[in-house]
Amino acid sequence: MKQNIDKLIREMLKNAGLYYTENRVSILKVLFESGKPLSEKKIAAKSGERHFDKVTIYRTLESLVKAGLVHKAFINKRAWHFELAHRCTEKQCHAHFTCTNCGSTHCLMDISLPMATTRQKGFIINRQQVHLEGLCPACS
Amino acid sequence: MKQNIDKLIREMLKNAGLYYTENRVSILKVLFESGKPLSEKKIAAKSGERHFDKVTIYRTLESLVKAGLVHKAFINKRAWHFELAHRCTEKQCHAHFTCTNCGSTHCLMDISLPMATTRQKGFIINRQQVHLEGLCPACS
DNA sequence: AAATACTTGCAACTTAGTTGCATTTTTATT
DNA sequence: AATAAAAATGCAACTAAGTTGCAAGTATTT
Repeated sequence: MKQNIDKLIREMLKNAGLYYTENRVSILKVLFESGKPLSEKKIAAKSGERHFDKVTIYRTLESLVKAGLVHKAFINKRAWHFELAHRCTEKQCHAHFTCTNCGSTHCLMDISLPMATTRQKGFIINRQQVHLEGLCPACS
Repeated sequence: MKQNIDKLIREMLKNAGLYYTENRVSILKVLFESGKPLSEKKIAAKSGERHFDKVTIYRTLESLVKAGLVHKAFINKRAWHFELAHRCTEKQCHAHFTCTNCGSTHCLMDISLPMATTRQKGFIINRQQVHLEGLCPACS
């Protein structure tokens, strides 16, 4: 299993035309394992032994976002949060849920809303993101 | 017209149980006139002669949000953006659109998506926000 | 193995937002 | 209208998040 992930990551980076570096591998692994959006701080904390500078992490995330492997998640937090792009479709990310009581965030994979359309002239909609607020299982 | 807004604002504050202060009036006016989400900086810039400290602006915005008169808008910008709550329904804010080319944001009032539902046990959804990306009229 | 292209870390910096406290303003009370 | 109580304001100092420039290191291509 661990080997599979290594192989998969190597493939992902190759296809994206990105160098195979320790930091990129580390970040992708962390994001794979987490399964939900993480901030730079949380990524750093989960990166194990090896310490990476925050500048490096931000720059690496930027390159991964640019390559389409990672998304900047759309959640109401002060710090940016990132997640793997593999559970989103071309035009729609999966929905995110934030608990107004405890502040936890969750990915809700079973929600699918139709794509929005507007009658206002000139707007071309390429991507739709949905955010939900309420009470999580632990708080409801 | 100007007098009407003053009166309206006085009423809004009274109903919300908030003191009628220069800064609150100023911020509400700016938000009324703008019609789209603004950051603290932009609010300060549009406040005319009178200079208000950023701390005051943040605290005032906080009180207005708490009272339900203003919403923290859900858009992908580094700084928080605020807008009047009067064009949102109880469960759904109007949709926001960000142009991936020029970065401008717009409120799209004619979009209405059904409320999301999840089969995952324990999640109570109280509020839904939609964000769209693409090209604005000026860039498309 | 060398050249090139890209990545990394450090220091210093900017921007966004917060906290504590002393002063001033608004509203309620007399 | 005067006063007391409650709340708003401004300032200084601070924290958190993210960025820039540059020198040194590592990955890939030849």
